[in-house]
Amino acid sequence: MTDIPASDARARYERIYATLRKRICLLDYPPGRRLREEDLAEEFHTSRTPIRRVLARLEDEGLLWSVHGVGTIVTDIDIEELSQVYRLRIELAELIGKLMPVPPDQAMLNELFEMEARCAELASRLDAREFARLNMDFFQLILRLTANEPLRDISERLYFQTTRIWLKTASRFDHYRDMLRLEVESFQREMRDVMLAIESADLSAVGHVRRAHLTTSFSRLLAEARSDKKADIN
Amino acid sequence: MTDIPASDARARYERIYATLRKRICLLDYPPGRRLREEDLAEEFHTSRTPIRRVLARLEDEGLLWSVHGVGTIVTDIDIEELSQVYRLRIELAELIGKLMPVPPDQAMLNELFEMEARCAELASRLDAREFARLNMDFFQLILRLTANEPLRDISERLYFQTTRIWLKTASRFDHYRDMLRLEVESFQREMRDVMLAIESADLSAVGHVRRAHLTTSFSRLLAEARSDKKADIN
DNA sequence: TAGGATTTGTGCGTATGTATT
DNA sequence: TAATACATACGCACAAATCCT
Repeated sequence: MTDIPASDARARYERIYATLRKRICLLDYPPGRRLREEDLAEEFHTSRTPIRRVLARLEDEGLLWSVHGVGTIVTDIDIEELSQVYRLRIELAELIGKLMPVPPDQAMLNELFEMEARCAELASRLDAREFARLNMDFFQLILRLTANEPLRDISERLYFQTTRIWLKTASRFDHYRDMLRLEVESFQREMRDVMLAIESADLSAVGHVRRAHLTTSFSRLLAEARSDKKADIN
Repeated sequence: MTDIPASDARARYERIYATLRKRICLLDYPPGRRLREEDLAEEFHTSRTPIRRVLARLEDEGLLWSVHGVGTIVTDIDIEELSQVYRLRIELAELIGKLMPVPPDQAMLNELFEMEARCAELASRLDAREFARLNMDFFQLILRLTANEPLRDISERLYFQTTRIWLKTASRFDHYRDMLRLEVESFQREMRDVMLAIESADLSAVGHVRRAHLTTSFSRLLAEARSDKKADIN
């Protein structure tokens, strides 16, 4: 998403930032996990100082929470709170096709075909983590359909604030493989619909498609989470 | 905008951040101005370390730009670039009335009346800086009309990315008092229309009003900036 | 309740990069 | 081209806060 960094320091900063963000969103660092600055400094062969800058940004974005004397903790996520983020993401999804749409080039179409293949393979293998990765890659590709950079930045930020909830919810279920199958199939339909919209050169249709899928995907998640909470009481 | 900070350190961080952001947006620190970490550390009675965290955030938000060996520089703003931000702000303005609208309480209405009075006073006195302050206060009040916190955060962020352009453009003109008068009058109409919409208890109408005003205000700015550029050539 | 262990926050000296003469 | 001035980036030592025994 970023341009070529002006310096090595900035490149490293972006690299560490992207790495940690991905770990948080793939639940390698689950909610509540404590990160130690010194451990990270050692892993990335640097001192605490550059690490602290990355952690500060992740904290500003709501993925971490630093407490003096305690540690830096991966924030928890509550689906009722995140419904606000979803409401916003649903509106922004439509804007991606409306504000400065960029016709996809051949390279992008090729990537889409590859992703569709990965998705088909997933449908038979059913790997939650791999699904989360594919979903992330697909989202970042969709972002390239608009040249409106602030829209891209904000959409990305909101995506990374919400995407963990799916893996977290799914992992709590006994029948999570059924949930996953449902989700992969829904995602497969979304990819197909998006590709059809792109082929018809109608980028605003891409927005409508994604809006619809995001809406149904979220209400499905909400229903699951609520039935889960109900089950907790029993 | 933030809740009560959990610690003194965080409170100070937020305070310095808000202070510097305001200075940048009121052009106390004009584009190109170099900020020295050590000067700021002295002013806020601390060391460079907490200052550096604030500067890093302002850099992430696009208001500053740190270059190793050179300094931390207030970014310049280009109206053509910022048109993308405006396009997005126009859409978000409408969402504020749609996503989780909050009926204003009496305290809010009182603040609105006060602002209207300030605006009337401005119309006769014509003070660009004071206008910018009032505009900022009004915007932050409008944000309270939605309970959707991510929408508030993002709207605020985009506001602070664009608001400087007006003062900067106006200050370049000989006839800036004419521009200012026009702008204050337009703002006065916006406030009146917003209050009418609020009184009729229709918050989505507030969104439409603000969308319309933002659109016209931006095209007026664009026209002025372009005629300015043209004048440069002559 | 007190004290030790642990972890983030702060302060500052040094390294590194840039611009200017 | 080299040297000098100067600002940010980095690393480390210490202060402050929290938790657990």
